[in-house]
Amino acid sequence: MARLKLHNSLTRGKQDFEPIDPSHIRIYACGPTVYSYAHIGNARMAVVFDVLSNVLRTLYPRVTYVSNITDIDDKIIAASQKTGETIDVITKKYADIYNADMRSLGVQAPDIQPRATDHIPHMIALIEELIENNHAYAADGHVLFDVPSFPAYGGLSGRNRDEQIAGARVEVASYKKDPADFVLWKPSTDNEPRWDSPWGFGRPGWHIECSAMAAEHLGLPFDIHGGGADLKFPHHENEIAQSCCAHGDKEDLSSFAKYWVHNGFVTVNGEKMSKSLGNVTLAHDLVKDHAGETLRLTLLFAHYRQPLDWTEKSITQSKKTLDRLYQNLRDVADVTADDTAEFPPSVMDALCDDLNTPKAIAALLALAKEAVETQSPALKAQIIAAGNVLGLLRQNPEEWLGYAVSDDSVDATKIEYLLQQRTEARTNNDYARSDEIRDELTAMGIAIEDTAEGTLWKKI
RNA sequence: GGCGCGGUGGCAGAGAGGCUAUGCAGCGGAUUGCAACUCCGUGUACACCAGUUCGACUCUGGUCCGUGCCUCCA
Repeated sequence: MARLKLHNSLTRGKQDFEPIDPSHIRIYACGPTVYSYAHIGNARMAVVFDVLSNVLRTLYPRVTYVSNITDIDDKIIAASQKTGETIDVITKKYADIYNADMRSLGVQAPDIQPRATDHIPHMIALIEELIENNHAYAADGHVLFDVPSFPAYGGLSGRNRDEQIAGARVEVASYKKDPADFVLWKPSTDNEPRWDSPWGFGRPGWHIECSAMAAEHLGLPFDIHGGGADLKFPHHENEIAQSCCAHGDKEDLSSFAKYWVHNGFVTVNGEKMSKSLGNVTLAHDLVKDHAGETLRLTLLFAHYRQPLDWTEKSITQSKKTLDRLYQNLRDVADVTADDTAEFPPSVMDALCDDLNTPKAIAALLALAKEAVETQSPALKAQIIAAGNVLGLLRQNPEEWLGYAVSDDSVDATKIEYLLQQRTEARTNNDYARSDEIRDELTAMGIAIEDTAEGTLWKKI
């Protein structure tokens, strides 16, 4: 069986994946902060880690994939103040929309989807531990992580402290002992969300929730920690600092998570898509206009660490590629899949090579072509199995291609009538009439195919 | 300023020290009344300049260009 290799941000290289416990793989990916709709960049992360967890599941007997919802954050508070909706309403609304949109993209729900606000006691306990270990200090109702107490700080993002402080746009609050210190806990006013704590009523800082939830649901150290590339600094760097200083080895950054996997950005016109730039394309809008599977393939068409430029053209191409695959599947409709066939090695090799989805898709296309040529039961099963891991080809080919229409968006009776008229015209060599009918059908959004067994129609 | 990533055929996008993915589009052909569907065939592409090598698109150094991070960000 192929050996999984992953690019580990911690070591900046591709390396063999050596599980901490081969009988149980544990993976955590930073999920969304729910104050607005997810954009396609957020979706990329969800799709990438969905595929990664699928790959792990085919390789190992047990996998626990945790991806959180952050439902306490200053941006949520700001959204609440702006819209007048309560925090609970906002976070529930956008968490539900996020999950629904991701489901449309074929993303399976993570095994565990913890919410930050369900883990305040865990965070407080973690902070207390850091204070006890002299890695954090309370000041002015805040608790701050003492960065100089952790000399290994900066190892993930590869920056040393002296360099980054010079010229960095760090606002140094008066209560900070060191400019790089970051907030673990901060005071809340009466109209902000607040929890009682040893340091007064307040709320957690941005990074502590992931440290607390990962430890709670996976235990330390765990195998893989993931997220978008922009989380590397400061979010993941700070998670490592908190977790290593509280529970792990202060010399060993991998004592929190062994492998760090970061997906690249989705860009628009070559520029990063981000909420702050305002050039976002929302997953929620895209799923209205395109099949989720098409969007998913578009995201998988580039290697996960490469930037991906989001264009209508790329969506069209994915759609056509899926059409081809479904067409191939339709061409082996009469073949009974041989479910004892092994997972296709060419696809697995590609996926095991640092999740090379473009290569895996190419391998899948080759398999599909071969399956049609050979009408092989084993190949058919392999296509379906590969599709499943990629989260593709889960639909009925007839329906995908429009040969079977389950809704009443077309008038089948009328189409059949017109086709009958056309067949008659053709029999009489009345091709003018025949073409006229075809034009009429085209105008109705119906394409026709003349085959030896008669004329087929499909919705386009 | 510091750290990082990338420049591959018309487009998208893998890959690799010599065996030149894949998809889409284009072109030619088969099939068709004409189409559509399908099938077959078809493209000396690796930013630039040096170097290493028998041989580099792939390694090394430099140049140019693009882009990302440096406490809002997937």
